[in-house]
Amino acid sequence: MTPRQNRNRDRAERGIPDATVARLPVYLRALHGLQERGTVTVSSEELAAAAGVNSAKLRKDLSHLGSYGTRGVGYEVEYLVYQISRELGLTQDWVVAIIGVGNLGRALAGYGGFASRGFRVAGLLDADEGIVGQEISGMVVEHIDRLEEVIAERGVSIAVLATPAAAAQTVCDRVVASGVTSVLNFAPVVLSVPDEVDVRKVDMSIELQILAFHEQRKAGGPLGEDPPGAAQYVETVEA
Amino acid sequence: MTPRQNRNRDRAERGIPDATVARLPVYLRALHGLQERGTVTVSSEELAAAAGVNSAKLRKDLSHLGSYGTRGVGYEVEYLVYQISRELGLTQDWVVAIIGVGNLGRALAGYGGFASRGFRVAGLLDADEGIVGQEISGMVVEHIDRLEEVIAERGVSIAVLATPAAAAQTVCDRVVASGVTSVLNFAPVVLSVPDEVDVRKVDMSIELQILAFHEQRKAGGPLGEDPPGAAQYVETVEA
DNA sequence: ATCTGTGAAGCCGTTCACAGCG
DNA sequence: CGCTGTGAACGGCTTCACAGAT
Repeated sequence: MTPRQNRNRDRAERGIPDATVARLPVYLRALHGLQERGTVTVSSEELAAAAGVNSAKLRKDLSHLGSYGTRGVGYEVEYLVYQISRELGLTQDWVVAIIGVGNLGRALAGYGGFASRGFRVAGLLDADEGIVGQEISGMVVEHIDRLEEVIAERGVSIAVLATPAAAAQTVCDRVVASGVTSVLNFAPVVLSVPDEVDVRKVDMSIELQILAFHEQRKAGGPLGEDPPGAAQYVETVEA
Repeated sequence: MTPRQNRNRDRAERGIPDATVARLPVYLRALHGLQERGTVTVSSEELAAAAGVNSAKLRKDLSHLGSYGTRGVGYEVEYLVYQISRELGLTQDWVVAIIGVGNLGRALAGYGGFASRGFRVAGLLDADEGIVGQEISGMVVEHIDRLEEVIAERGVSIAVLATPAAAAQTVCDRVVASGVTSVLNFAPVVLSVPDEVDVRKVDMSIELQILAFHEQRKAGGPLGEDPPGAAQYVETVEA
């Protein structure tokens, strides 16, 4: 009996740690790279290096999915791709709508990595009459008024928000009211949603600020200088 | 003696937890929102709600910066904005170069939240002759050949990579060789860099896959069906 | 009385080191 | 012998609950 015949019988009973789930897509990408180069089998050490983690973490992560490796040998690339894809739900199609078709929305609509792995963009919507009707990446931009119809008719299950900050919460409320329970938010706001809705945020400005913090520590070191403007907070104490 | 006069004397001696640093920009944004509405003082409960965290976490986070609140009252918005900004290094300017001016690079170049908080885009570079010379958001796109010059002459300290995946590592090597130690990577690859270089990654495809995982759990529940394609892994065992 | 600042406890994730299997 | 899978130790982050300040 080969390990394959165990299939998902001996898989962990629900509950893969969030930290692990967040890394599975990275492993998957590394595996696809190996696959393209024709690699058939890979050790935890090699795959971990390709994914930028250490091998103990990789093995622990994979152990949450099941026993898909062979001791003394490693993991079969194709098989592991399949197992991770299945665990992530990528063996089925996910229908995505992009709301907000400015520069960012356009970039997202044209992003190849989208369609390639089970994510199908089924709608581009915007509030701007000048943008509605334009063809972007082979799709015609529709008016935001049709949001609820589009979600219902096309079975959208993931909404990507690329609207201005001011519009994001309103649009979010509407997609949630239409039954969407997964939102990817590019607008620089904290969205409030019911518990059952998952929101993930992509925020370049936050990432830059985190980099600035570390950069400051490297460059400034024990400089200790007050930055310009600090004086205000000494002098205006009783103002 | 007011708390202000303590200034940074009693601040934590180096070492703010990473998890805290990652949230400071969120607090900062929430505070700016309050500031615009004219709020002078805010409690940990209110600010936490605006930032989407619980109040104990907020207070613990802020306690790593110093004692900037007033017991029985709360935090003074303007003062806290200043302290967090200073901690993050936003009271100084950071010079940014955007490398790769496709759809995404364009979106980034036009992003307002960039310039507004101490990040100055000092260069747009691309390898495509058709793009070089174009004016984007008031800047002329330069050829990637000039990368090293641009970094050195303009004092670039943060590189934003918006290139195709295949080019990212090469470009990264070049910016690192030019002395850049902070990289914000939008390309879907794991970059390898020396230890002293900080890399942060923004990857929509990964975020979507994480959403898909959770969405699958909600919808599929204890469905247990094998997805299409699964049969292959039973039938081809000895193939 | 109110709300901050913080020890202490608990939880989660990472790393170690080796048992177990091929 | 080689490499996976995993219990156990460790370290960091979150949460609790209350002492302390105004």
